Amino acid sequence: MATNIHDVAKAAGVSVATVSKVLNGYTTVNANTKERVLQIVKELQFYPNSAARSLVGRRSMTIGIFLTTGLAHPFFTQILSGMEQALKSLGYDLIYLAQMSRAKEYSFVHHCHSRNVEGVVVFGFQQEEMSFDELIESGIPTLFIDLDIKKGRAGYISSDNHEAVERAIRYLIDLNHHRISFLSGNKDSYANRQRLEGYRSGLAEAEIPYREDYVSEGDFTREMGYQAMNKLLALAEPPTAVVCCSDMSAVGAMEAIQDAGLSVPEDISLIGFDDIEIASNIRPALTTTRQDMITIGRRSIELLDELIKDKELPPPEVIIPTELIIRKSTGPAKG
Amino acid sequence: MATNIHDVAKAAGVSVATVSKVLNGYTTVNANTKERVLQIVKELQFYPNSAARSLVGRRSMTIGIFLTTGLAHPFFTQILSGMEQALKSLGYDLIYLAQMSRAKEYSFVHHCHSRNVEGVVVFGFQQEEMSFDELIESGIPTLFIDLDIKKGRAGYISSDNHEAVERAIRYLIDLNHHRISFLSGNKDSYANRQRLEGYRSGLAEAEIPYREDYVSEGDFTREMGYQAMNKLLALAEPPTAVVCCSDMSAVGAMEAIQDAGLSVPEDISLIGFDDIEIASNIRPALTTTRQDMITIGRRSIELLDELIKDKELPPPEVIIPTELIIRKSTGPAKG
DNA sequence: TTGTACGCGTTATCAA
DNA sequence: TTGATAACGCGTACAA
Repeated sequence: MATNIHDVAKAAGVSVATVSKVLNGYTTVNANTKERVLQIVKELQFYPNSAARSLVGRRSMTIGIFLTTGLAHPFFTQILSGMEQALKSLGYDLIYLAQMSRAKEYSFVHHCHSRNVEGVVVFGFQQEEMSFDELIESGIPTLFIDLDIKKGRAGYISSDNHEAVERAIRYLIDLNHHRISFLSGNKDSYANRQRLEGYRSGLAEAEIPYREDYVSEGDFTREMGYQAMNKLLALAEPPTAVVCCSDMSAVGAMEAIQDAGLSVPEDISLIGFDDIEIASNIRPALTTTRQDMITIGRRSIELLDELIKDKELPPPEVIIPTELIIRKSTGPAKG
Repeated sequence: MATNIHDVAKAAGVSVATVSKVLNGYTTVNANTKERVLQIVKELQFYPNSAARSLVGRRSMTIGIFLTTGLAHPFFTQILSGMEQALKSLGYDLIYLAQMSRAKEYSFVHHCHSRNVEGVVVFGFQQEEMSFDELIESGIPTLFIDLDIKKGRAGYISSDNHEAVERAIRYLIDLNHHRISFLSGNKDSYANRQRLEGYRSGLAEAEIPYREDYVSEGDFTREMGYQAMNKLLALAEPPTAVVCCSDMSAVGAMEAIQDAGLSVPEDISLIGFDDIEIASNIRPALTTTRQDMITIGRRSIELLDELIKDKELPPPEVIIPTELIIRKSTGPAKG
């Protein structure tokens, strides 16, 4: 059906071995024959069968993608779009392995082997609940996004969450805020731990003592933001500024503030995280931290490629800078 | 490295042929041997190599995905999430073929053949600018989303855009509106053509004459909505209700209305399309049409699967119902 | 009911 | 510089 290497060999009047050599860039082939073969390849529109290729142990040019939380990642499309750029230029195709839920004994690692996947990118936001031991021990080159796993042939890439929150704190302190709260996301997540540390070191830098009651647990949702903010408002000495772990929780917090008859930023300054669409649409528009997910996506593939090509490469550990987008939800502290 | 069929055969004390038969559900194998083989397969965690499988002409269980507009489709994740369900239960993996932009002679069809892709799903919103002739003529089972191509082994699935707008018009007429405008999206797109027809037939049903100046050209953006609305407001007899082709353009229209010192829905009723997040967050919350993209995604794979399995199957043509979500941007006509 | 042996399309080895 | 041929892992006639 589709033309194969034999068709090309016949048409060019050479052996299949020669065609293969031309296609794989061997230098041990005459310039004229090479040109003739290339000509025929173009004429016949010959594309080598990748199944046969990977069967003989050559590269499959396939990268797998593993989503820990289905498609629910807020930046899924951005990450993918960044990945796309690198996939193109490096020549990989991306395969999404549908996990067989029925089979109790399903193994993602075996699925990868069965598909001759050369490397895997992993992301999602519930990573802490999963075990990646099998994947890491399998030795398949793996790149985690937003999860600090660095072991064997597995490395990671992430935004600079620490610096992001530290910078937000610094900005608020410049606005004369001293009572600054941190509205935390899922406790165990790597990103959140880093952000919490950024909060602490931001305060420490200005010699503001850390107050337990100014840090609220939670998740990344709007409802959580609403409730957490209400608790903060009930304190004897409520904060004058709040740094939230997501834009959605900041939106919830804003609603709580407004429902309490207060206003943003006059009474309380609010900073979000993510810069999703709603951040610029809400009134007042939300000051927030923007992550460069396009770059994270692109670099994740590039790093994975390096990991695949160099078996001895120590696993990468890459932190991407973020940006503070200043809008209308932050202002000078009262008084 | 990974265990292969020979390892299993040896361990089970049978030939590779027997193992293969067991794995492929042949009935011509003794119940006991079958059980023994299955046991070993589980113990050894044997997963057949898919490259070898597809090489011998058996199924590759791979479906390709083609995005006409990169990842920019507003419902990309929803469609994908619907697709995921069907992929799982049918056992397919999904491959995203990185299109080699550099190669002038790049052919998506050949890329598919080279990867032994069994079928392709196509979606995006700039379809009108592309040519799918090669894909359709290749005979690869293809399923288009939101594009009415039905030819050879290519069919399509789409929301019921016609009925959606007709229903919106009917709803506005029930609210006593007579001057109803349609804020059109990209003229050539299939979805938009259907919506325009729905607009016409909705008016015709109520015997309201079609007015050229009530239909504005445009795209799906917020800016366009703003400008188009301004033109409508400048008419001698402006509409009392506007049906928009997207929520974003409705948001733009709302801004134009408010900037003109008028209010929604008191002066003008507004209906969007899509029900994206902003629709429920904006004030007043937007009445809009919700598309069931999860179902569209799931069905697209199911239909493709049928197309793959039955070479004689006439190409499917499936329309999925939509839902009108009534919020606060619509109200009775003035006076 | 089971096993032998060939072929799928490609790459790599080795001889010419 | 080129070509014949043995792998790669699997499915399937066909023979036993």
